[in-house]
Amino acid sequence: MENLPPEALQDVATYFQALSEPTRLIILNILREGERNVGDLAQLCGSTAANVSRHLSLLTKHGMVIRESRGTSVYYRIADESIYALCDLVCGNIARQMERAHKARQAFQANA
Amino acid sequence: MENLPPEALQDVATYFQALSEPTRLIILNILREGERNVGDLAQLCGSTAANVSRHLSLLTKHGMVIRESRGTSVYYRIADESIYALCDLVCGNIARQMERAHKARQAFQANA
DNA sequence: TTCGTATTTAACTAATTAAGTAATTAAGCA
DNA sequence: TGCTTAATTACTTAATTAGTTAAATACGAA
Repeated sequence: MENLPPEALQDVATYFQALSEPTRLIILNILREGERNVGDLAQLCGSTAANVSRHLSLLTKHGMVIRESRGTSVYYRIADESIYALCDLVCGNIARQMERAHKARQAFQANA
Repeated sequence: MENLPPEALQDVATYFQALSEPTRLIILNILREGERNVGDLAQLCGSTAANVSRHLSLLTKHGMVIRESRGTSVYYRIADESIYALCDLVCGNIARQMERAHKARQAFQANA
C-alpha cells in the first residue's frame, strides 16, 4: 500500500467493505468447513435465501467465494483462504485495542 | 475467527468498516511517514479539516491512530503498524483476483 | 409439458453514512 | 481581557445499503 494510486485505494476500500458486514462474515465462517448450497447457508445464518444469495453475489464479485451450480442447487465455497488470515489479523488488532482500553480504564480508576 | 461468538463478529465487521473508506485509507497512508496535524492532513487529502477530523475521530475510536494535542494543533500518528500488514494482504488478494479475472477474460476470447 | 423446488432478481423501505456548512470549543498571544 | 487560529461538533442533505416481499428464472422429475 506504500505508493498506491487513488483508484487502487478505492479498490482496497471496497474490498474491506465487503468484509464489513456480519452476515457475510458468518457466511465465510461457515464456508471455512466446506462448500454449502444457498438454502443450507440461509438456515445456518438464520437469514432468508434471498438475502444470503445477495451477499453471496457480492462475495463472488470480489472473488472471495466460487459459485458452482449442481442440479437445482448452487454450491459456494471459499476461493481464497487468505481471507481468514485477514480476519485473524483483525482479531489480533481488536484484542490489542481492548487490552489498551482496559489498561486505560484501570489507570483512570487508580487516579480516582 | 474459527469459533467467534456473534458479538465478536460484529466487532470484526465494524473494524473492517473503518477501513472501507478511501479518505480514511489516504489518511492512514499519509501517517505512514510520520505524525501530522489535522490541517496538514486535510490539505494533503484534498478535504476539509472538519471532514478529516471526523474520520480521525473514528480511527481513534478503533485504536488505529493516537491523538496528541500540542499547542493549538492536534497531532495524529499510527497506533498500530499492523494495519499496514492488513492492507498489504488485501492488495495481494485484489491482485490475485484481477489475475483470475484476466485469465477468465482470455479464455473467453479464445473461444470466441 | 407441467409441477415442485432452489436460486436469483426487482421493487420498496428503513437505516446508515460521508460531506458541506455553520456554530462551538480550545489554546496561545497581544 | 480580547483576538486569532486550529480543531471539533451540530445540523442538514444526498447517497448507499441491508433486509423484506414478491415475482422471475433454472433445473429436474413425474
